[in-house]
Amino acid sequence: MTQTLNRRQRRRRETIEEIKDIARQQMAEEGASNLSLGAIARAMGMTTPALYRYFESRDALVAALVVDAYDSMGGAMEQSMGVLPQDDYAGRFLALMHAYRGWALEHPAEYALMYGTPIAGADLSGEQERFQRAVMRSMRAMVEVLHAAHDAGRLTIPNQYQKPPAAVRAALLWMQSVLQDERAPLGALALAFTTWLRADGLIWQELHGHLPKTLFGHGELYEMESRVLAERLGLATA
Amino acid sequence: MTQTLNRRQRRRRETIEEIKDIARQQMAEEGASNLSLGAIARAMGMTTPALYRYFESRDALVAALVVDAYDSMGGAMEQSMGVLPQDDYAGRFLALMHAYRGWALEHPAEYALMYGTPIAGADLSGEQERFQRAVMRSMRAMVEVLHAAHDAGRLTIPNQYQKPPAAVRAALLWMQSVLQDERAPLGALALAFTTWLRADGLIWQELHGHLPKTLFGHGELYEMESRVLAERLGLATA
DNA sequence: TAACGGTTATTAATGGTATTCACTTTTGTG
DNA sequence: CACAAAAGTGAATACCATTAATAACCGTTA
Repeated sequence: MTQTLNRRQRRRRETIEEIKDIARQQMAEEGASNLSLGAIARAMGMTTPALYRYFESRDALVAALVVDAYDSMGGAMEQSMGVLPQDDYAGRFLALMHAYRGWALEHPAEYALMYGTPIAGADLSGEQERFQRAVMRSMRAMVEVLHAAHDAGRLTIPNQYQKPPAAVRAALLWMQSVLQDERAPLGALALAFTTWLRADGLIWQELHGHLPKTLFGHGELYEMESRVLAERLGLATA
Repeated sequence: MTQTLNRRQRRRRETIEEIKDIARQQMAEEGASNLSLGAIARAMGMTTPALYRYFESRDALVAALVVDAYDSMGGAMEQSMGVLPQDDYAGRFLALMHAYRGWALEHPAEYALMYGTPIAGADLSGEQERFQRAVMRSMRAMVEVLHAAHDAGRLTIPNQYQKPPAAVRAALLWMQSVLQDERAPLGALALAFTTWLRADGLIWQELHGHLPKTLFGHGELYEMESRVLAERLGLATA
């Protein structure tokens, strides 16, 4: 009887995955904001209301896609460090930065979902915590690299980060607990965070900004900036 | 007879402004993505199709709002430096950074319009140049400050910025010409640009990101980061 | 003053969207 | 085989942007 339940649940899960896959494909072609339940249903050979058996609403589907996207990105970043030795901090950092932009360029629609304007009236009050955990998961690799570099005495933490305001300090402690890495120094956490935000701004403008794309070259500006950051973090060897 | 034409044109312009004002108000209440022509028309006591006398389409209205937003933001930034002496580079820089975030917090919907996901299927091929000029206009103040600091020998330009890749260099020259500031050093332009992007990433995440807002304090994180930037730029006096 | 011309607004219609509800079909199992 | 739960359908509601044909208005000019 668990067998039968499992059978149905498996089919159900497959359908859910199919919906999300088609949604992703649809977004890649038409843009994230043009995601339409009707189009998805049509592509699956079913009628629109049937989708509501699997997702409470369009927003619920989008929320699921967002969480998936963070996980996918986080996975890509962890993989990116690959065979690089543990103590090649600069190498690992640059690999992460590179992977970040790479993933964003490969999945522009999903990236827009994560960092773009919250879709329509998406009331995600209930999802917020899920999102927060997903974001932190995607930042884990960056934190680990800076943490390791710090322990090896290879991380330069700006003065201002040494004594952060109370509010910021509390938030960094929250990050510690979510990451379950209680020994991560707050300075390293803060640096990981702000570094991630900087990469974010650059990539976002490259993908969706109102400036000529030539400004960003084919990633040259991003690479340049990454190297500046590596140097400022104290990671760069040369 | 010019009188009559002017009279009509004036009324027309008033109506256009009224539409945009209500649209802004509407966005502030319902979010940028929920902007609806029907709602605007209703608030104005007219029917929806009448709006098409003033804007070719919903996207055209949005485009106008975007350009207006850049101008408004640029104005706020220029004002922010106010009475600060020309040679107080750090002070002027911090004022600019502060004004940037301040404007964004006061006009979250318009900020979303500028930096968020391009609205729906907005085909802005024709508007691109208009946008680009608007963006550059909003960056002018930052460029001027860094330019002045540079001339006074108070700007630290990272090695990597000294010899940018060809593509980036070409783009910087484009920026020079759009700003009509041919003597602005390329390094200062690049720094203004990347600094702006960094502020952008931070503010965006604070406003629309999926992380707990406490992470950003009441601007404490931003202030902290601004001071780090000022120091790294070589502007900070203390 | 009366008629004309252009601007502005309206009504009606088209095709798109998400969502809800009542109903039917399918499906897996006891 | 027959039953119950799950899955899917069709029709209806309420929005949305956009277009076309039509009516009202308004300033000027004959």
